[in-house]
Amino acid sequence: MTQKQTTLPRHKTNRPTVSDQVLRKFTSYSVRRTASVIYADINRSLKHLGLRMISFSVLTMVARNPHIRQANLAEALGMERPNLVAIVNELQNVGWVIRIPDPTDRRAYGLRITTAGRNVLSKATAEANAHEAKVTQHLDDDERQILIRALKKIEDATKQGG
Amino acid sequence: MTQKQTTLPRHKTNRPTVSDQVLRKFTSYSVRRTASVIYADINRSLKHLGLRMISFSVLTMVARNPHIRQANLAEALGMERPNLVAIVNELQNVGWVIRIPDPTDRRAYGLRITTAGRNVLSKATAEANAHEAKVTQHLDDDERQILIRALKKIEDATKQGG
DNA sequence: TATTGTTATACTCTATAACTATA
DNA sequence: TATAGTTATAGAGTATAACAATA
Repeated sequence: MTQKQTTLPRHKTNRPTVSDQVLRKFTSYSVRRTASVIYADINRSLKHLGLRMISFSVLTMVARNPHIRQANLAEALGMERPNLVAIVNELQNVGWVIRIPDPTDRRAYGLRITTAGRNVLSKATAEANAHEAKVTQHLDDDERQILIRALKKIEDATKQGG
Repeated sequence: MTQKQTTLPRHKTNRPTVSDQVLRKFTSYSVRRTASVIYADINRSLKHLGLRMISFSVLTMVARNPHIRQANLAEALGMERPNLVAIVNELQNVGWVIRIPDPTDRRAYGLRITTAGRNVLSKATAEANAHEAKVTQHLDDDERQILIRALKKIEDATKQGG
């Protein structure tokens, strides 16, 4: 290699590289670091469709569970009921989801995806699959499986251990 | 087993269980779900010491890298410089970290941990280790290793693929 | 001209209390 | 008395622009 270093600005070569390796051993730290970058990235990938990860999740769940109630949906997604309202409003306003009054309980609504909703969901799912392939490109099948299962185990252990 | 179901309130048995299994296949979703519960939990574990995960991370990094600059520290922790200011202020106000003017650069400060800082850090590290043991209690050593490495690979792939 | 630390600011995400209408 | 959906609100966390002092 020719000595490329001399072409770098002095302040770049002078800045020491600091590693967070010690903190990476803590699952809480590692998971959080990864979550923050991957979350920003999936949101960028979905933005052109008018979706974020959370609204994509809601749309997916509604498509798979016709007439699901908001309270039930919020619980499944691990979020608080009040925070779901704005997201469902958003999806309803663009015509991808509708609130259908529950005939047996006048307090409740059943959520349903519309044809237009299925349309964007199809595109969004393709986008999410491509994103998944990109971010896990350096993992083999074993690693992917273990990762997903380990995350679930950690979540469950964290919840029960309170 | 005797039929315990009849003792449960009717609204509990009537509420259907909705699964997010389809979404769990997306790393972005799984990582995020786990991050949110584990992050809240580690913060609860550290609260009695007057620390959060972020301030614990800062304290750990300062202890391991005496005279580190804030810009360098922020970069290592994957956060923006302005957001580090309040945290360092916090740690300095309670006397766990001090800002020492850099003799060679009057714009900069070198961060150093104090004796009191080392004291809480020691307790906090024990707390973090106990927390780690708790949340990963159902993982074997292979799973733990693969998890941490996979998360780093994903983070790197996400960053570069931008 | 670029960098360090800083201020101000805004936007997202998350959590809680409390309301209404029903059950 | 409890639940479904909602409103309002407050607290974290995160990101960007811009400033003064200095390199």
